[in-house]
Amino acid sequence: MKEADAIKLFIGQIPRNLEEKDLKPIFEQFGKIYELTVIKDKYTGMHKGCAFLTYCARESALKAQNALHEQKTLPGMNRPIQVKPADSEGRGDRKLFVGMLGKQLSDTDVRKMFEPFGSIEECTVLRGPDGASKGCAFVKYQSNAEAQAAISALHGSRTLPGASSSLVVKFADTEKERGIRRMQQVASQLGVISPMSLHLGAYNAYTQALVQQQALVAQSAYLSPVATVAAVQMQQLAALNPSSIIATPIASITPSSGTNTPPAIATPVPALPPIAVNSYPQVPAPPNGQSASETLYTNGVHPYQAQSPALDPLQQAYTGMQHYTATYPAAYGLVGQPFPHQPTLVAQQPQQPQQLQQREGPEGCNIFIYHLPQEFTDSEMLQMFLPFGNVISAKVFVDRATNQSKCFGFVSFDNPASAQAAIQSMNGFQIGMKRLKVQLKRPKDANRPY
DNA sequence: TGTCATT
Repeated sequence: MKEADAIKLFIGQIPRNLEEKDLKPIFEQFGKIYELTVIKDKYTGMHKGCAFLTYCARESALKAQNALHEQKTLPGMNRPIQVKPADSEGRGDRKLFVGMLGKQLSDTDVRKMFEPFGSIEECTVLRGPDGASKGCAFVKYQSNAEAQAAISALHGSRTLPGASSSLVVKFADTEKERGIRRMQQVASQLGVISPMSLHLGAYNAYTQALVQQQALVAQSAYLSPVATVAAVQMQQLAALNPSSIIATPIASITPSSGTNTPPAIATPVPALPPIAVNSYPQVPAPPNGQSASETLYTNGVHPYQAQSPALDPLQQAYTGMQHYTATYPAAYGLVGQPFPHQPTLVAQQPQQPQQLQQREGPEGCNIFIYHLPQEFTDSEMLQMFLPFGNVISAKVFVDRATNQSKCFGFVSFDNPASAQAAIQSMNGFQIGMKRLKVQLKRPKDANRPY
């Protein structure tokens, strides 16, 4: 029998002509052997020059390790024998991931912080290619107990200068977890830039811009001038967000709907489908030569400029309209439900854009958006900028204390032309009493004017 | 004017 806390040892640098019976005498001098197995190739049965060894007593293993590891070289070998706990033993997790470090902390700073809890074998701040700290580190203790002590004492215990939330101290990902993490990252990237869903979404937005403006022309006859302006602005906004036709938080921008109001169907939108269908042949020519309805029609926004110029906008309109008329009846069925499912193509995209990494795109691909409506979330901003290209990320900044939007954010595209198209179209876009400010994001090292 | 980051 072996002890409960026995240690399985890995034995390396064994001559390949030595079998279990030959090795046994070498190790038996430190105690009774429970199991000794030469490691062989699963398929060929070939001796791999190493073995696993378990003593009945934990103490025997420690003695053997002390006496032999790196101490003695077996005949025919040019490196000393290895005697150490097998990887499978692990001694429990003892490597920690440390997050929310201030980016100015060095290895030494981190080591000082973790030293009180045990003997540190390794301490490394993670750095990018440019040497800048990523604000996190790995700390490896000699034992699991020490690592555990550090977690208990330090995790969440304080917020370091420059960190956005309290210190994170946890066991580092295992190899397997790292793999999963990588897969998730890849998957989320693919989800966003999937050309099919994106471009369909863009056509849809454009189409709805046309369709809804037509509806408004008809409706404004019944509305007061003030109401008309508000409605136009709402519709322009809605036009950029296909899913908002039914109901999304965007709808809450309308002054008549409180934050808890079941969204949207109370807007003029329900009148749209018949008008949209009937008015299709009357869709005005795109304002290449600025039509009289320019203001109403686009708010200076020409989403289709971001589309392939080779495609006739009317064709695009038609393509999208089929989709539009097909999905709208489904929307009717959802009236009155507080959180209707959104039966648009866009809604079939991954529904959690907040999971996307907030990656900056290349230089010139990142735009800064200011004066966003307070209600705007990442998702709405994403929708708003989808028509201009492949959006890598869309991030509205939120005050961590209050959870309130700071009314600005970033959108990153995968190419500079999309960013320029977005700026051209969306800078000055009016929402309520405010106009969006849309510019290229300032580079980090830009000289601040103030 | 990019806030959670996994050698």
